[in-house]
Amino acid sequence: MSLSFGILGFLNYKPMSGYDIAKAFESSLQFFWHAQNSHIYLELKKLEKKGYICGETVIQSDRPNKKIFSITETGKKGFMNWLAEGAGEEATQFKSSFLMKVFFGGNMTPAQSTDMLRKFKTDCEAYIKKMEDTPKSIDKYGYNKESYQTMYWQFTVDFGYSFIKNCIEWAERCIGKLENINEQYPKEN
Amino acid sequence: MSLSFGILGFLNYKPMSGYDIAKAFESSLQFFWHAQNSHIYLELKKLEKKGYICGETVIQSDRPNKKIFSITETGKKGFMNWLAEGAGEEATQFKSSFLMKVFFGGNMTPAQSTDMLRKFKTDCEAYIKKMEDTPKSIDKYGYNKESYQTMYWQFTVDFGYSFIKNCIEWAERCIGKLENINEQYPKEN
DNA sequence: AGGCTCATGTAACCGGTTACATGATTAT
DNA sequence: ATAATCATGTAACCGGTTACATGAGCCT
Repeated sequence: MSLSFGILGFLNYKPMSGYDIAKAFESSLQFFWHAQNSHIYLELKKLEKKGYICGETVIQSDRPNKKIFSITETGKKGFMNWLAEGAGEEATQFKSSFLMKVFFGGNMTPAQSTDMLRKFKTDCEAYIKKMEDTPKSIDKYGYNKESYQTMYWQFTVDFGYSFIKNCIEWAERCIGKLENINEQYPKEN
Repeated sequence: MSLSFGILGFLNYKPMSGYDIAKAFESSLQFFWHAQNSHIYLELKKLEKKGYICGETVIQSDRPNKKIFSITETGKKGFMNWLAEGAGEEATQFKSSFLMKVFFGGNMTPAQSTDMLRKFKTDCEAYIKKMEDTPKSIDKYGYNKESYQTMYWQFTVDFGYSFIKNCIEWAERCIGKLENINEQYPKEN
């Protein structure tokens, strides 16, 4: 469902091929909506069937042929309606199997759970680095760069940063508490 | 996948019926893993088939009969292995269709996107209230309350709080920036 | 020769959601 | 009466993942 709106959103900027869309996802939406390229092609077919987009094959001599998709008026309406729906309840929902593991952490040894949290922290730090490398490639796509469009992209980047920083601080607090306990009851470890 | 480990985790504390498990989810894991009761019953069947749990029907005179499930040794092993895997890459992944809407916010009027962010903020505040009411019911279940088990529950609660607070602060920042722009270009609104 | 980028798909599977279906007992 | 709690399921669907499959052209 959401993937199709992501595709529509990109095609609303300009016509693109499935390959282009996959690239666009990778350098932006990826951080909060991962898209498999196989899934993108499937969704493009569905959207075409629905009349939301239409595709046109472009013959290329130097590269493999490609199919360029454009958004239709119906597609635009569908996309705008989705936007107009605004924030749903799912927005506050944070689904995480990792937190489920933390929840059941009492079944691990303190050493095990501390390791898990440390690994999580390291992963978060790696994630920040990955994010830092990405804005440059967003610029590369630069649809309507002049407009206030980019401000919204910045909002999502800002969210990502503060989310990850928050994760790191949380992990540090947890590790700290676990270390305290190990000092108090060294034999339990 | 994760649901089944959530079920195993609860049954690892003590034998329970499907109904009990559903209640347990509602008052704890719910905040980062929502479980439909229909899904729980399906998963219980699968786990039984797999030999991870075994069920026994209990005939009740005052209430409808129920089926109490216990975790087997195989089930315990499976659960412990899952825990031992530690934090995966998915832990840092934050999937959100709401952020996708924000990303495409440039297609809305500033008034529309401001409303969306304000709604999000209100939803977050409501979520905090919901969380504040829940710890009491976690106590009600109180498996191994004496042990350091509860510390891990507290970790997840802590995560939830700081996550939502972070969301609220982010939304305020965004709203502030949008209001600035409206002041600069009042006719665009 | 080997690896990268460009380019597009199919098939099987699976976790999870939605809707539907039933029915007893207890408390107000 | 009627609402709430206790109690368990089935069937259809669907969004998304994983694995598989192919192949041209470019750069080193």
